[in-house]
Amino acid sequence: MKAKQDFNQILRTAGLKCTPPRLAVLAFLASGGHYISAQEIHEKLGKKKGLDLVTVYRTLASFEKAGIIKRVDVRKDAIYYEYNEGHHHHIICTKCDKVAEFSNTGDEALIEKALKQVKGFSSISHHSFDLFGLCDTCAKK
Amino acid sequence: MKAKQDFNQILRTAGLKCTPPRLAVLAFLASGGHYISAQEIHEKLGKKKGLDLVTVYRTLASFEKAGIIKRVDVRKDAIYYEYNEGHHHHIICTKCDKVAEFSNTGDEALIEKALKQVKGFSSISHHSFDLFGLCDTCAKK
DNA sequence: AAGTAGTTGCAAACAATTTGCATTTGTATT
DNA sequence: AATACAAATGCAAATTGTTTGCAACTACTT
Repeated sequence: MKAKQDFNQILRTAGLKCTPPRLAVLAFLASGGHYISAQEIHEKLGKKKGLDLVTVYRTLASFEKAGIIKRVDVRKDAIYYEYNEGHHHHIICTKCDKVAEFSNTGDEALIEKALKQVKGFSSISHHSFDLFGLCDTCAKK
Repeated sequence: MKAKQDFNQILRTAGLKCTPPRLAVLAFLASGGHYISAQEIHEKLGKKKGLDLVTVYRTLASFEKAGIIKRVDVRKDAIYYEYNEGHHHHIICTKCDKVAEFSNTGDEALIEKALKQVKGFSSISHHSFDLFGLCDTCAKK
């Protein structure tokens, strides 16, 4: 668990003002672990604390631009984000939405390989590598 | 370029009736090359031929279920699809949306590696592996 | 040629996200 | 500590992408 100081620091460094909504959202994202949408954050934080959904949207947008969080390409109807620490990928069950994470796959090597194959691109800022299938539980049915 | 016969065949095989809207959309997708959204298809086909946007949505949904097209996880506000032939991936310019394709990266090996790392999953039906960065033209600016 | 299930178009409903604007609040400055 | 200003918030309303309900229509079977 991180100290309040750290969160203030993160926001300051990103050039964002330290406001209650932002600190709340940031602390939540940092502790949560899994990816989450604006509406879900509002569900969990907003209802009680009077935090507006619109503010959550704007907060997430500014966090993303600052690199504090990153978008996850899940195949859902909404935009999902996750706290940006430790590069990893997902395996997602297409039936029950269960998620497992993995990393250390050597995808950097693949990117090199890809760059050699195409012309017109020479640097990559980020990438997606997510797997979809049935989890063992759903596969049994 | 494919013959009309082929498209009829594809639809028949998928258990879908051969209707003008479907044939039009299918022919367009098969010739287009790049990924595209429902609204864009409607722009290009619907306006002139009186093809309804709703029909495009439904057509794409049925094509996806039949495996004729597949979803592409671009970071856009809409759902994008592409004709499902030849497994490949994308490099997308985050500024001008230019796209290059590549394949043959050996991502199957990565998937194997990933599956060993996680528990609870043992088969993968599809995956995303797309790169984002600036194309050379945009990088110069 | 007729029957039927599947398909289409139109209007309306929905859901996620964005925008406009007046009010409030951090934070730098005095 | 008080002030000033740009930035952030909340509320309402507008947008945008997608889905649903339903009556009319059409491809395909017999």
